[in-house]
Amino acid sequence: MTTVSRADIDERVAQRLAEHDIRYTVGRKLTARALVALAGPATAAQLHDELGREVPLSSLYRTLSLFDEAGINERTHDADGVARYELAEWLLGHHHHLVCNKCGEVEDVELATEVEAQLADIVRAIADGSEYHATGHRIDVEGVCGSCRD
Amino acid sequence: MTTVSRADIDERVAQRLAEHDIRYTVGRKLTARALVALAGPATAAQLHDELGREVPLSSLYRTLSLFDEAGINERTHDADGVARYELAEWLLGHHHHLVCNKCGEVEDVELATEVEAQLADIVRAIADGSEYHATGHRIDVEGVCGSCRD
DNA sequence: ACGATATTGAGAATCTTTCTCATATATAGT
DNA sequence: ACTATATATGAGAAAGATTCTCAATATCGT
Repeated sequence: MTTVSRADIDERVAQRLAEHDIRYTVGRKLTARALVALAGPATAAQLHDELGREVPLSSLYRTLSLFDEAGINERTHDADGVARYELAEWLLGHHHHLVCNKCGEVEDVELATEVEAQLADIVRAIADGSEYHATGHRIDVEGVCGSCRD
Repeated sequence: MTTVSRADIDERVAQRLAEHDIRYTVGRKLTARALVALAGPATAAQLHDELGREVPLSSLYRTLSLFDEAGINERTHDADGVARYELAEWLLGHHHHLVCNKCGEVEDVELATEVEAQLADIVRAIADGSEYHATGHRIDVEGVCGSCRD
């Protein structure tokens, strides 16, 4: 299990930004912290709320795409097509997602290494039969989350 | 390998719509054909073009969400958050996607049954360790497609 | 053919995300 | 610390995709 300490991440994000000659300003620090706090792919609106709506949406979006370019976060889209932002795997560890079909929330899961190895084999098998040069994979398990089953 | 004949699909779509008391009108037939023709998750714009821009976008979108509700197609979103529509698996057969990270195009792949079985085990393993009641899974292999490697 | 019901098309409205630009802030050199 | 320069911010405008509205049309059963 990867340990995610806020201080740790702060430091690693700071370093990565420095490598890209990008300043780690107050607003960017707050945004990084919100990403840690929300644990799991979060929408811009959720991050905005988490930040007490103090960081304007335009700045938030700018920071998020900056983080994207620097490889600090990864952007996906939920079933409604709304963007969700999550810290990249080199910060959080490789993982997959459990997606609730009712409320749309997404939870992270890590797999045992031997399961992950099987998976890698399968992905290789998929790519081998095609023209594609595979660089990664993404597995979402869809279902209904605990809260939505009540 | 599932055979996808246009006539076949037309007939099955007609039946499914009838069950839902929804008429299979000209515009809807054209839309279903465009979905068959484009083979792979297509954007509304691509479908619109495929139809020679004769079917207005508002009607197209309406038909697509109607098909969604009737379980005729499935909506996903590409890396840019743009919706992509594809015929459902009971029409096309169970399959997965190869996604090109450069041009964004998506290609369908079917897996050998024993690979698919392994996969099912893994998905079960993922869900078992959680509060989720799993209902499906989704695997995308990300890479660079043939055309984009040139 | 008639009346009731469902569907269509055109444009307006909505929502998320990106862009613009004037203002403010940080940095490096002196 | 001061200035010059580059970088970052905030507010609102703009863009793009999708959904909504409503009057006009087409379809179905009788």
